[in-house]
Amino acid sequence: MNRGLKSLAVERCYEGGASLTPQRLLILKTIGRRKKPISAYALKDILDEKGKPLNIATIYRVLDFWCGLKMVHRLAALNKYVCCAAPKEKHTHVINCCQKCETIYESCNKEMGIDLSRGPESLGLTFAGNSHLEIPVICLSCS
Amino acid sequence: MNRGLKSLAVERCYEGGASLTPQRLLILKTIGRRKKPISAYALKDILDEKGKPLNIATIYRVLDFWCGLKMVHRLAALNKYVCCAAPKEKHTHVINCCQKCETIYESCNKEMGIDLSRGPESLGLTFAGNSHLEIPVICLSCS
DNA sequence: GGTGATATGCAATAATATTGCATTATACAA
DNA sequence: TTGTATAATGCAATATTATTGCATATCACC
Repeated sequence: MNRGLKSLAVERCYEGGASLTPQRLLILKTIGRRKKPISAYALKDILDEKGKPLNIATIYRVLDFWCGLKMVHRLAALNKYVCCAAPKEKHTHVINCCQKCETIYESCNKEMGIDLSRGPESLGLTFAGNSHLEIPVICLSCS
Repeated sequence: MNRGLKSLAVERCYEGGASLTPQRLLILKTIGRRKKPISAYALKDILDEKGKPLNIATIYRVLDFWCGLKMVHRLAALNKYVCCAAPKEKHTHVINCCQKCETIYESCNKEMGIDLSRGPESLGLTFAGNSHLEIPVICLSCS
């Protein structure tokens, strides 16, 4: 799992002409292990405890870096970050987030029955293609 | 327009057993006049300039109050607030927000071709009914 | 008008995020 | 290798967004 994550990370960095630094890999792996999103400062605490402290500015920059490469999603509703569950897919990533327990169920727009080409078009709008969609839900165990 | 906003505000407050205080009305009217979302602190600045200063804690509490009554939407992606364009409608409110100019084009899920009952269900999830949906778009004049 | 419940002001502080600049690491050519 | 340009990171300060506890003021209702 993490092996795959790393090789994909290598690939993405190569494509983007960027370096896969130790800090970037550390953060990606740390987030990748979790099912629930994590805040930048909580991530900092975890790394501190691990004895691998990173500066908060670095953490924000690295998170931003991975978001740019579509390896991580920033969840606006929570100000938290989660690893992309299907980083190879080019569909619109739909992040279903349980409002109670914050567990993330990532899906794709088609599977969710959401067509983002037509709807916005009817209003003279275009879906911002490089974005994901966040949908507030209640999951089975919380309902 | 603002007359309608006020009478609806009266109605909503009555239904909720809450008071329509001067501060609440002031904030609702101030936001209602704008097409673009505004941050809590920007709202504070405007009220200060108007000679009607409110405390920032009050502003957050009032914004929260109106969000609870579905008169205002909080846009998570921007940390800003906008008046609901169709506060009487019980559909899922879809907030199309231009990524460049931040103009809001509010719509409803059906008009957007989005069915939020089926998609989440297929994953064992339920759409959190009291929420709105934020969709990142590029508007006509920005594209 | 008096009274209990609710809203607001105030001050402090928490939580989230960004910036400029010095230092360090990295890629890559010589 | 070593040197060098580029990019990443650390550090410190600060900006931005949001919340809390408690005192005071306002409101709804009797």
